Amino acid sequence: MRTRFPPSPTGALHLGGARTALFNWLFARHHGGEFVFRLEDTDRERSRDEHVDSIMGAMDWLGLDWDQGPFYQSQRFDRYRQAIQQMLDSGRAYWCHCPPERLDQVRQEALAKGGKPMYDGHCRELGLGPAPGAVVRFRGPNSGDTAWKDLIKGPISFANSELDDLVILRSDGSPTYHLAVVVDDVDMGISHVIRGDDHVSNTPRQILLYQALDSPVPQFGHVPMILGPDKTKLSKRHGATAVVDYRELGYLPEAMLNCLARLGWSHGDQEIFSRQELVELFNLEAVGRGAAVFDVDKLNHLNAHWLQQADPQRLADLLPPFLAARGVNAFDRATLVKAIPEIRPRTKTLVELADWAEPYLVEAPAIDPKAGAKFLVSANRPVLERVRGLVAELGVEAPEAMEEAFRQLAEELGVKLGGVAQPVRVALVGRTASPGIFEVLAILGRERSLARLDRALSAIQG
RNA sequence: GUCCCCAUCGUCUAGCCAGGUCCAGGACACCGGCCUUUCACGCCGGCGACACGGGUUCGAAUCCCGUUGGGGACGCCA
Repeated sequence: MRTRFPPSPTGALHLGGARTALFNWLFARHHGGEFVFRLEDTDRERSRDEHVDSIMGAMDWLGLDWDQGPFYQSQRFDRYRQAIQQMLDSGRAYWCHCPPERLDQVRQEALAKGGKPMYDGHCRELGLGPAPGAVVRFRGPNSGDTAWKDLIKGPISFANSELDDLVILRSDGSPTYHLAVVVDDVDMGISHVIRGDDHVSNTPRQILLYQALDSPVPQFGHVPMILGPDKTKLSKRHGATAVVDYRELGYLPEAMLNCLARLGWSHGDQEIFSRQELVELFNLEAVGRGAAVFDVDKLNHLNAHWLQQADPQRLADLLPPFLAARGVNAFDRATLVKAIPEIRPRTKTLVELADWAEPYLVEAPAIDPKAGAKFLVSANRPVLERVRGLVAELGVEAPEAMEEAFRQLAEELGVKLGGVAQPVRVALVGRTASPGIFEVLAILGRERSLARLDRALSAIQG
């Protein structure tokens, strides 16, 4: 049992492609089979090396490792030509000399007559040979049906009369997609072809090609498309559509995987799946047949969940680029690791985590103007002075004692606990929102806490 | 235009294949409350769907037909 993922390197790995890759990977891993990675770069015009790197980078980020490959179709042209020759010899293919203009005309006429714009088989029985500008076409049956039992959609059938004779060798001597995929899937022993919905109508023609090559036909499973919020095919105008975009937006690969898996596949009411659970539970039968709209809110929720599960050390490893984007380049890693468990319940992405971490990592955090104007005022001098004294006296290692002292202070000053905590909070981190005030003190430590309290005090004076 | 596919809350979906236990369950989002030193987290509650029309049946979200809507394909792109 062997699956494959064959993107064409003409752009970054999209969410749809990533999900297709994931399903193939999961299916192979679940059944203990193999997963093949191949690059369909027969279109030399649009294929680029940078896209190959980008796609492989995205696969790596998601942890979708392959057992064989990467294979490049551009390196297998000889094999394709051999297959085409085989079909020419057996009469399953023929040379066609029709110029593009005639093809256009034929299609126009067919369309006008209310039919499909198909090739009319003009050269089919002419017994032509190679010539400049000539192509090779597959000689398809013009009666009967081609059907298969789709692993996801069930029985599907096409009338062969709906299929025209497709080009398998271009006039420039390169093979076309249809021919290359089939030859590759045969040579690489692919048993299950799991791909996007948009390939359904390609399937009957490819099945015919397998038969013409006297090769076993694999099983097919067509997964529905991923749509944008407006229910049209997901594309750039919907915003971030590339997997790497989400890495930069601060999402964790395990969240992306979880999200992609649940987009079209389900296991009862379960929403949270680890990579391992996915491998154990994945099955094609539970993949839905309808298209699905991608919802960032759901990704946010999943990411928030996995962010809480992640090892703080690992998060600290992932954070530098996000901190650098905020201008924080040098900082004490130990402080960051200490802060992460406290700040992360308040965040959903690494971008937000970096935002919440910043006040603990810089020498003097910026004071939010509104917060400063409200809490760093002369009326709060006594509170800050008293708290400074408490921190100096008690340190930050005894939160119980500190809390008791805070409560006594609040009672003495006739305010609620918040009346004490808020000014201190703004003095310490420059914002009105933070983890519990005693946790903040613990993260900063005695000396830095005192320094910030002093700084706030002198700011009030000035 | 022709062919193919699809259709449950705003979104992802369970249920459908083996009709009744579904005046349809879960999750996200949204709204309200609780918790609370702030902000979150968490907990509780609320809002909210079987596209429409026929048929089969004692009984249909589940089976059949049609309609409508959506998507895809129709290339010397993949």
